[in-house]
Amino acid sequence: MSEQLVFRAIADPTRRSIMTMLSSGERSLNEISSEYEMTRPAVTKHLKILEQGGLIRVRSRGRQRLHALQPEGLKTVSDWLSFFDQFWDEKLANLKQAVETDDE
Amino acid sequence: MSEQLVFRAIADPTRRSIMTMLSSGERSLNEISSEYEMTRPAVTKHLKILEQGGLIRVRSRGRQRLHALQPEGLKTVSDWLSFFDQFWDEKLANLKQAVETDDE
DNA sequence: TTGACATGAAACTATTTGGTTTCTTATAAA
DNA sequence: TTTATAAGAAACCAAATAGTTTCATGTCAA
Repeated sequence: MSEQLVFRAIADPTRRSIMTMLSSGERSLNEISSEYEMTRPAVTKHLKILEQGGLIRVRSRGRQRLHALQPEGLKTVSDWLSFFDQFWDEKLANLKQAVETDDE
Repeated sequence: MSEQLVFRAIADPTRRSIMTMLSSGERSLNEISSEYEMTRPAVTKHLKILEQGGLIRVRSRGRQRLHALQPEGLKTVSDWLSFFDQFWDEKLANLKQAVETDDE
């Protein structure tokens, strides 16, 4: 799973919205697309990109396709982000405070 | 600073690379663009998008434009990510372990 | 003050992206 | 075994993206 596929997947607001929706449980394509203004095929494309990014997994149940959040896929983003923690003043301050609190 | 501008900014590998480069200190446009195959105007466009996303700040020094990382801009991403922590098995396991350790 | 240097700006291009419509296929239910 | 439902697939389109080339502007230095 290339890093780029994940960043690409989360770059679109509709896809981030779908991820939020799926956080409350798996849903069929129809259930998902009914929540958006766009057509079903458009949502299908978003789901494909989310799947390619490893952020959802898909299974078939009868004629339905059920989509579930796969939050482990976000580890790539989390790792990338954490590199910058050391340059982030607020985080540094928090860390400093935590260390000082630890010393008391 | 809209959330979308940040996610857009980090969606491109060149821009993420520039952020990494700037983590070791501010740099002029020439210093940055000399590290990439693409032309200087192309890099300028990437820098503009990073600036719009609040991920870098730019200042002038003489005829130079110095670009510095502004990692606070990543807070948006960090916040968005942290929502999904609760659904992330590994994190959940860590939390569980931490709670259990706390109980001892 | 002339020339070199660092950057900005504009116009253009190819590709990708996000969307549509139309048609087909697979499965469930009457 | 029809009929309705759920989804896939393909062809198409407009706009955004990532890049280019060319030219203009501002600033430093000889």
